[in-house]
Amino acid sequence: MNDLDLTLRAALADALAAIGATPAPAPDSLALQPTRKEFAGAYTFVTFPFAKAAGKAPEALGQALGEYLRANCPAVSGYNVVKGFLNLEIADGEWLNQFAVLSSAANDQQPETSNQKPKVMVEYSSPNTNKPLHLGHLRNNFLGYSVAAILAENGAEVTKANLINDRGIHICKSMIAYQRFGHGETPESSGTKGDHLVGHYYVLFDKHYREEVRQLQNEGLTEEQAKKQAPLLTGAQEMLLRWEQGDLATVELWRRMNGWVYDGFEQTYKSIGVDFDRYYYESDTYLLGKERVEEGLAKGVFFRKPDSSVWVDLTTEGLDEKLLLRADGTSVYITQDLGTAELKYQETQCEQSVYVIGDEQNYHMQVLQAVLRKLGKPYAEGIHHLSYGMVDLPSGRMKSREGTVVDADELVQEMIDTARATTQEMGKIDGLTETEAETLFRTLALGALKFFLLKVEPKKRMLFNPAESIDFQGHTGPFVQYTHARIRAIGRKAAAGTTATDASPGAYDGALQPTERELIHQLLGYRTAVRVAARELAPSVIAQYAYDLARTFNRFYADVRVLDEADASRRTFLLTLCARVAATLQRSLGLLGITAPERM
RNA sequence: GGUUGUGUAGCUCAACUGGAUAGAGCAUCUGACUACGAAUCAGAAGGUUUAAGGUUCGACUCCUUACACGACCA
Repeated sequence: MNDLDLTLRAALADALAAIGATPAPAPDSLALQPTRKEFAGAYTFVTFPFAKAAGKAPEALGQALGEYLRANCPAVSGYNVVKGFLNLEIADGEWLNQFAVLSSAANDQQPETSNQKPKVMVEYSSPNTNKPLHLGHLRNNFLGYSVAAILAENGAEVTKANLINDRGIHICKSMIAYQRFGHGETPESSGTKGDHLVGHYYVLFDKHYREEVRQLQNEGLTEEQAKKQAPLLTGAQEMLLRWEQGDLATVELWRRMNGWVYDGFEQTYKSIGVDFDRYYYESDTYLLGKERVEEGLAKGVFFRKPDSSVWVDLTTEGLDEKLLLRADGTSVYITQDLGTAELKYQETQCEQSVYVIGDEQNYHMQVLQAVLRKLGKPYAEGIHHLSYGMVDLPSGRMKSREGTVVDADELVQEMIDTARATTQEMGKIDGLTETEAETLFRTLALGALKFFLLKVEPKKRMLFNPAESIDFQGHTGPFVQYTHARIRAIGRKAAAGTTATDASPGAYDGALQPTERELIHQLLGYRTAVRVAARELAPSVIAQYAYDLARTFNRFYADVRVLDEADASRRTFLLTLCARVAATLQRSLGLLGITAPERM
């Protein structure tokens, strides 16, 4: 929503009232849409819904409204009516006014919201400590980082959180495999990144475990028996028990291996440009969950079965009965999540809490919210599950068993190599130092990768085609980055030239080219795009916005020669327009976690 | 079996939440660098929006019922 929208809607409301529509609609209830490009005009008002109230046929109503607006609303310079569609043309002077407002410093900063910033927590990444990050995690990380940035841009105070799943049987599997086969090697001694090293032992566990199972089956056990009795597995289970009892040696090994993993994760996070304000560890929070269960029992919203396990009945919510605590008193997943939710709220008072988690957890998240409601938690309503679909490969789903998992570190490195090759082939790194060039390759690689993963609506399952993801042309991150770099080049040339004849900004009052109107129109839409993206938790909205803006600019670029412009005031206007587009592209890309290079 | 998500050009995705002749990119073909940067631009071709009904001035969008694929819950 911007001033021009408001002006037009207010004028339309007046017009409808003047015509005698009953009841007279409020300006808020009137919707404007962009005019299709085959018709003249910028904004279209659909008259069908108001025909009855106005007592006119849609087309006649359009005519009457158009006539009224042209007479009474200076912003409207002309109109045309096609069936029930009223297309409004905006005066060039009005576009220039709007652009002047947009360019003023006041508009540059935060949105309309005031001193009372809503507090939002965005939890994302949330890895297990038994394996390195892969392609699926990248979608999660990029979504989380981007949504956090978008919410902040929309006026929220955002805390980025990472909940690390650092306990449980899976860690013990890596640990026992390391004890058996590790010979005391470390990331340093092996030259392996910590998360990869630990992941390696998780794979080793699985390999030897299956070997043991087969052995036992050969000795006459059934498959089921063998799977339960294999020494590696029972060893891991015993280890988990020792861990829970606080056995020193076990805890020490656990600390040590998790430390390696965290170092590895930090490297990856740094490499892909994501970060966090807070870390939560399930080893810290799982006990807190049990307190919530006690609370629920005391309030009478949970119940205990004869075997002393604790349940909640969610059948009135359309869900099932759900186990909250096992008969032996140990916690299940949801128990920990109850504890974590409480802790988050206590620490930050966040009224909104976004969980970036894959769509296989949809049911789980519904249950979590329903249970928190039962407990009467004030933050229950503020829980939003940003649910995203899996990333598939052309060969199908990623399967660790089949070795088709795309490792995050490797993928990023491949993208960088491709960026290097492509850029060098095009001969584009002339003036750059070695380190500048390397920075650029990373910028482009991540730009391509992030844009590729973020341009798709989150809830949709998506296909990762390696060949397309490293494409730098068309509907891609580098396309937008290139457009930005191109504009900056104009700025540099203009600055290098003489400034003596330059007019003051805002002096131009002549006619505009169609692409110039379009650019201003799109620039005016930035806030709306951010608001929609924030509401829908959808970075894809921003990706689409940035791409559209870049595309319009490139059309403008092809038919308006900025630096050849003789008229000083028009030249200044065009330069300001270019600068504004560049700034908006940069800002939009920033919301996606993408850097806009000065040259490429 | 129950709940739920998805289904749009050969492929990957859009469609401002019910609006006009469903739009982009890739791939295919045709043009534009002695030019502010060709990682660009202009154009051609490509569609029964899975299917069948319904709601209304108007449906990719909403409602039924199928079908396909996925996820979760016994």
